[in-house]
Amino acid sequence: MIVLNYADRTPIYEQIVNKVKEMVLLGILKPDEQLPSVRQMAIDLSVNPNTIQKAYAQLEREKIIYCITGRGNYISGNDTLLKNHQKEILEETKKLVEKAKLAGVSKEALVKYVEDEYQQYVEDEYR
Amino acid sequence: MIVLNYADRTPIYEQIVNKVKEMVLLGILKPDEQLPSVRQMAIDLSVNPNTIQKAYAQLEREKIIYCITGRGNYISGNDTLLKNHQKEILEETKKLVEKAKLAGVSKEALVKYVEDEYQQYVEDEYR
Amino acid sequence: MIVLNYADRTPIYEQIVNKVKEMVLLGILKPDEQLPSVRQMAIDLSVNPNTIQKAYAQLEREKIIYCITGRGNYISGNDTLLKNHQKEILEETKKLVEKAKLAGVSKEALVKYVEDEYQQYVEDEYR
Amino acid sequence: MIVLNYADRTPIYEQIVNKVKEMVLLGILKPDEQLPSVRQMAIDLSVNPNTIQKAYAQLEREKIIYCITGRGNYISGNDTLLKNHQKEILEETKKLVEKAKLAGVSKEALVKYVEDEYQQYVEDEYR
DNA sequence: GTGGTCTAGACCACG
DNA sequence: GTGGTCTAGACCACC
Repeated sequence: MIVLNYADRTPIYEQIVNKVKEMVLLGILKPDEQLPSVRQMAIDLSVNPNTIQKAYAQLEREKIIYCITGRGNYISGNDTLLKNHQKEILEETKKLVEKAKLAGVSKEALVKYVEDEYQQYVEDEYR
Repeated sequence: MIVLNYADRTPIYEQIVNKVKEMVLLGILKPDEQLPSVRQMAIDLSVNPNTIQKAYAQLEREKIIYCITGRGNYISGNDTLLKNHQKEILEETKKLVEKAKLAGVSKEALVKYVEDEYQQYVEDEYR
Repeated sequence: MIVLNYADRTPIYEQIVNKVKEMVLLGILKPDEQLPSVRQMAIDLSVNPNTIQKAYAQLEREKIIYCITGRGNYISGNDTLLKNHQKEILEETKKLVEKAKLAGVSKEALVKYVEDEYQQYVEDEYR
Repeated sequence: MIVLNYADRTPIYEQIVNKVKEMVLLGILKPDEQLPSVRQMAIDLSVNPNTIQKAYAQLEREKIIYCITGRGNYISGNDTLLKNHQKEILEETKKLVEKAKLAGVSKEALVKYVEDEYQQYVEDEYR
């Protein structure tokens, strides 16, 4: 289900966190659905259980999952994730625009980039 | 001239690299202009000379400066920096759009974000 | 495995870089094979860990190895090294010919030099 | 007469040495011809007199020039330079072939490279 | 345990 | 004076 990229510099536990977030956003993981246990996932990904533990801990801190001791970890039903994600996007847009101006990219050019990329992703969906 | 942010987790030497790149892009540093010596900059920023050395080494690798041993470090005249920067922007736009779609942000909304931010920076210039 | 030449004025870290490249080209080091850790190699070669770090950093920059923090350094699978090496040879051939002409060495003489040396290396293989 | 390349890493004094050697090989500087004085050349090249002194010292060590104290520096008449140059070429050919074999370049390919480059230089002469 | 960054202090070649 | 390399020893994040 989750594929790790060892060549990538981002920490393993963060890759897991990101992947779970993505699956929640895409609706692959639904509220109150149970996640694999720490040990099971550690085996599945051939990774140290500590690493999974760290990933789950962070997901819990961000209220994306909730944990019932002795039972397991479950997807949280709230939509905080969506709002956080949108805030993040706003910030990143800010940084991107800052860079673009520095590089002499005009507003029109940048907007065109965005539109082109957007289009492409829409097409990808139907292919 | 350069202000370091110790709270930021990006390495000191990278902060320096980025700042120099920015100053080159903005035309503050011009081709064949001499940079402060490794030692001098180390004193200015209250940082170890090796750290400056590492920053300058990376800048040289990226052809943004050239160095004459026993003489000093100088800004390189080529415009590769600009081209690289523009490529980088394209890539980041791609990632941003990917995230936006995931978060259910419509194309129109994202384009509006970009335009708004862009406008703001233009206004900043004249204030 | 690696023997350093302290009499040689080429920096230690560069000697290491060259040796690793050579071993990759010769197929002694294979893709995804793990290199000794920074610390271990530092002990093996009786050299400071920072020196090894510098060598590994350069190898990573040249995409000859990739590194996973907290895990280790691994040989990269791409064949960019081979292509770069061939380009380098073309450039050096150019310089050599320039020198030869300057010294009044005829084309035939130079070609003979090359053929003789080549032959010798082939013989070396079978001895 | 001599153009220095400050961006190049090779020491200034060595660039001067090489240029003088080249001019001797090309017959631009002839036996017993007087070279500019240390001071004059230092002014011409906008360089520290020590640097010129070092270059001349090395040229004298290699018997390419001889110096009469209080009179000046003169081109040496012997042809040792030519022989040294040819020896050097032999050595470099050896190294080049070594590299070529490592990179899997066949004898035929390398010889072709050499012949092609040689041809080009001959054509350059007549253009 | 791993790699990554930084400091402190030293030596060298070059100008 | 300049940059370039190296050593020694420290701290951090990650696994």
